[in-house]
Amino acid sequence: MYFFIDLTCKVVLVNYNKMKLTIYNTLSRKKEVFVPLHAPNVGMYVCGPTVYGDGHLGHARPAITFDILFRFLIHLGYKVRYVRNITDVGHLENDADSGEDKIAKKARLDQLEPMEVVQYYVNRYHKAMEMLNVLPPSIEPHASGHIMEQIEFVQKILDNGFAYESEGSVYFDVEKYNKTYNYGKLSGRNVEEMLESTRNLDGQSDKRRSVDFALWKKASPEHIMRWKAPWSQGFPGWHMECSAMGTKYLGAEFDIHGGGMDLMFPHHECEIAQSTAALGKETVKYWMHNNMITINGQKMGKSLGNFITLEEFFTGNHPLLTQAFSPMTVRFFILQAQYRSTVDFSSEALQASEKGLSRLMEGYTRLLKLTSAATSTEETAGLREKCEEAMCDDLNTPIVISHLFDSLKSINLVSDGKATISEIDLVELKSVFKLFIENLLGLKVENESAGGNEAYKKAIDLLLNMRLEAKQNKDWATSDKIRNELTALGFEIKDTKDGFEWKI
RNA sequence: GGUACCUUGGCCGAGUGGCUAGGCACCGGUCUGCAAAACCGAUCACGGCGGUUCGAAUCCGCCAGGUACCUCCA
Repeated sequence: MYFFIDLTCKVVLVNYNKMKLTIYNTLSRKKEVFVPLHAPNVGMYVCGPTVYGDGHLGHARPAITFDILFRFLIHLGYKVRYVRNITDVGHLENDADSGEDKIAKKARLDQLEPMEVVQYYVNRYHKAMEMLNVLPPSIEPHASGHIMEQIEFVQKILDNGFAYESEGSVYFDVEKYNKTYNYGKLSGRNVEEMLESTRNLDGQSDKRRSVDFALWKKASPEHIMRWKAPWSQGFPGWHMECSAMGTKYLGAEFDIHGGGMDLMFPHHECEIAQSTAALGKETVKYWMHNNMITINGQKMGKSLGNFITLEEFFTGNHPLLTQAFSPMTVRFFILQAQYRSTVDFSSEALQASEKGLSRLMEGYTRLLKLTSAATSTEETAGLREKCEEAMCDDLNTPIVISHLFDSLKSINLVSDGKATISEIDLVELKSVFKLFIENLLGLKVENESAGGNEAYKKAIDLLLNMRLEAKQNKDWATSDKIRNELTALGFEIKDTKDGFEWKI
């Protein structure tokens, strides 16, 4: 047990001894105790978006999941370098040689410069992340800004004999690599079987085998995003950016690599192969993958066309949405499930989250106003430990939330005068709620009447004051008329002991 | 076809051998001129069949259903 002084100059008790973070490592398919390579420093790399379209609910999942991990690692006292990349080159429409770069295609369709497309969607992505209260990473490197590093990385793989050049392109030799190392260890794939089933090459490709993947591709004449390399004017393969940028900023070996489950193969598998082939050793210690968000039981994805963008959530402008949902509701919705489970989206589920979140935040606000008594009649001790234990168990945020809801009952009882709480318990409870709700889960009270101006608010107050007078005169007809009309306009009127409250 | 995973109450979603998470909805109550909101309380469960065990939602087997990856997808 230790004491320390927190930012608000209060003495806080923390039991560091019990805190042992365990995380599920996709490599071992087990939960493992997290031991950093170079404590107190922790290196973490997460695959960010390919910026050729608006972010959707699926993009929010890894961003929020690894935001929680980022926040928790900092809370545990680590010095974290969090790298989340922006893919703005090399991500092709498909694996065929004719596959068009996603950014370039969007630029062609919209008649824009590719970097104009990139900037536009990066800005929008940042805006959405900020609304979701996702902390910015320490470094956000662009693939297009690290072409030199990627060329050098390809050269290393060539020098080590695990790649070959063909018609100006460079491909990774999976079969050769697999003789020394294990291609498929992350996704559980068997190279022999893959070779068996794909041996019939059509002869159109420069690749020797279909399992081989591009490290560098020669640009076709119409391909506008191109750079000069020893092999050709071209561009790097999709998987190359993460190997090059990850090791550049976090070193040849680093702690955590995260991303969506759908990236496990081929993206992360290829990344492991590239880094191992170039550096001769495993780069990443813990691989973490968040599960998908589904819609009617099916994965929400661009290729399926069943995705809902974050902006559509925030505005409610989508046929499947019955209303707008605030960024915090979306965040809370995602945190109500453990990150390795699928979450099925529905308007009903979002509505449930919205109400639950609202109750939690109102309870938190109520807690801050509570006054203490001589003794506690409610048992509130142990909340910090229980929540920390849940976080340490592979970031089990739904359990953290359930503990907070349990304590909410005590808070409400005290607030109603049906129970009492001592000063020391109250200080602790406030501290724990602040820590978990604000700092770790990253939930914040949203400004309810954003955009409203003073005159408008005063007009509503005026109407409700007239209603109050009518009520005092027992003129129920008038008072109900005002209330009903305002309710019909979308206002929520609450009568309180001394007057009223309202919100939209 | 190959590989992996999943199936919990009206809905969402935790839980890896015994002590019925939690949220939302519904129901009952408190409060209120009546409501709303808020608060309190109660009910409802582990896909099917078999096995291991004193005891299984939890372990094993079979069956049924579903999803993901094997092209690009967070």
